[in-house]
Amino acid sequence: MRTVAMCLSILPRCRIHSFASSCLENSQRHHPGNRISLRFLSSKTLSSLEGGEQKSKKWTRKSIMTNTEGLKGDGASKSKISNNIKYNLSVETTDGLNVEKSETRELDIIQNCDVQQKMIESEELARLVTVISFDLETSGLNRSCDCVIEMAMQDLAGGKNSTFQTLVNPDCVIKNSEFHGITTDMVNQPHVPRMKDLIPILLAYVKSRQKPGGIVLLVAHNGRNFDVPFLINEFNRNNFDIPHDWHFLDTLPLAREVMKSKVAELKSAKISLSLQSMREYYNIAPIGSAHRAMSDVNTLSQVFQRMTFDLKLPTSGLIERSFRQSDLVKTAKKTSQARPKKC
DNA sequence: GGCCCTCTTTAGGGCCTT
Repeated sequence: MRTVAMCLSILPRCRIHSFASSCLENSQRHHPGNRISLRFLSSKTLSSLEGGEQKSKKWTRKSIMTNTEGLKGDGASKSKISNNIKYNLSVETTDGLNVEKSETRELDIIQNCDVQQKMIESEELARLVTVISFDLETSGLNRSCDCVIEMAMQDLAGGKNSTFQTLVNPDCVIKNSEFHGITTDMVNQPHVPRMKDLIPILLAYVKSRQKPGGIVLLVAHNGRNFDVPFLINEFNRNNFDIPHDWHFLDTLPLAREVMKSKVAELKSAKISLSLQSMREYYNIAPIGSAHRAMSDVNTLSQVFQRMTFDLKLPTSGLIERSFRQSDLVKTAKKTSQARPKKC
């Protein structure tokens, strides 16, 4: 059996478990012959693995330590070296001055090691995660009654066939055409697919962009409350399941975070966090008509990359902020019990 | 609907998505 202890120390445990489960399931699917287990090592466990108890009890750390075994490439070896340095420096001294100096030096090196470790983590995670921005145009705002009428996706990695765009025939009259310009006549055409026909194509597109054994991170503005519930509803209506390795990220909280830190002088003022406002804030030129799916996806892709740069968010930070279908289902159950929905 | 903010928390208004 091959043991893989992954570098995920900065992720909350629930996210670690969720992400690790995805990776494990994917790895087993792609490499059925291999037996792989994931273990998260505490400092105590790692200490015992390294050959006994720590001699110094003066300094203790409760952070989750990581170790990397059996992974190919430079990243794995660097990770292990970093951990060794950390432990070798935990030496007890009796001279107060020396303690202070040693501690400072140790902290400096530990901080450097942590930065290195985070970079390695980010690189390894980036190899596993496919980031796809997406946007839906719908026949209204009610996720229970309204339907998706247009969909667009864009793999941020770019390359050939990195975008996906289509109108969707909802088999109903579109009453909000003034908002997006999509009319009933436009979607009521033989060549426009219905959602039940589109979902397999959508799944195939995402699969084609997915890295072997990796996960997909689908990004949308206000996705938690709009696009993702709409998408889930469409899948449910047509008896499809959202793939277990799909994670979702809402850029609205990121926009709030950016504006909080960048526009301190306007904290008390009303700041718009809409996608178009964020586009203007970053001086990104509009491409196509706003409120059409592909145009909004183009905008979102650029805004998203600018925001992650501003917030210094590595891939691990994105995973930390992501959510899955099951997270929304739990919330929806609570809500529906409290207030029955009406169309 | 969920989240955030404030003249709040025993609440209410506004934003964001179409």
